Amino acid sequence: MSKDRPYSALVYRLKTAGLRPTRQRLALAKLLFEAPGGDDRHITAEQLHAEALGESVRVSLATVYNSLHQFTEAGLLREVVVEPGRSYFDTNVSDHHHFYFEDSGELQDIPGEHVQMESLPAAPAGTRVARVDVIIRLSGD
Amino acid sequence: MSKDRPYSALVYRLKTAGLRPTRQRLALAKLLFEAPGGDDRHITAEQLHAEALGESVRVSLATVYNSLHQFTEAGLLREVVVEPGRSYFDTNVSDHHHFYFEDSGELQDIPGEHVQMESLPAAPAGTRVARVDVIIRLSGD
DNA sequence: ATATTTATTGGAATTATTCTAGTTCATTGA
DNA sequence: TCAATGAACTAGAATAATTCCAATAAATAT
Repeated sequence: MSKDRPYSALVYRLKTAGLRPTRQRLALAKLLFEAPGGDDRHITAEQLHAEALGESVRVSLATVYNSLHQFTEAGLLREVVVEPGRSYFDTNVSDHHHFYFEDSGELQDIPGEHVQMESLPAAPAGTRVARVDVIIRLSGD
Repeated sequence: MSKDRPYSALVYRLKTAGLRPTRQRLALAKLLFEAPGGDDRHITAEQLHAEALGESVRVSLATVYNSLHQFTEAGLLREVVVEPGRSYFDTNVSDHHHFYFEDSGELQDIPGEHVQMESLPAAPAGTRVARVDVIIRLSGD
């Protein structure tokens, strides 16, 4: 984590997650987690791919999809499905919910404390709660 | 609504919603709302299309999509997006939430009283809450 | 009854995503 | 250090869900 090895924190993060720190995964992780606002980004696979190309990081779209899913499995990202055919990846994996602006397609975090569930129903036998998604959909006045 | 005009309730329902009661829309509405469990069905466009064909109702897939969206706009259906590329239409439009079984892809209603939100955050200025989706995602034990 | 508007249709187009098979890379242990 | 090995990357093809399109048909209004 010293200054002269700028990637070592990310390397550690990936290794801990059981993922080889390849050039592509490191570059994508850097874009995801170390961009301004990296603890609260909402990005699609296409957007991340475009961003990578813009920074001259050569990575294929297939790898972007693979990496996003691997990061999600590893708990580094959270997937939020807002529309058929539109799925965001959120760098904030803490317990929180979302505003979705239907007009612009933008997704925004709502801090966890602001929405509380009362009496969550028990998961049916043989199942466990993988996650709870709350999306508050907003449209123009 | 008399017995000898079996479609008149549906005709009325469509007209009230501002939709012409065409042959296709009536047939689809019948499949959706008058099937056993018609007040609590979760169905995809492809499934409804297959069901229609199975009952020898000739209707194109494009019309099924159009009708589902029109019904949704009119408040007769509610759309629930569970995965990128998988969207259900729910015949229960009352205030309630869902269990989603990730393994089987099945969607199930949770009666409204069983989940209560405490302190919903206010909608940002210039917007209104179009709807609130709560999906409790379940996976195998 | 006819004109006008709206809906339906099959098929092509689009969009997001996943798959495939060949190539390149990261790791390991000699 | 260097080859061997398994994992990851790639471009492009394949798939899946959905939307678009222009021609035809049906429903309503005159």
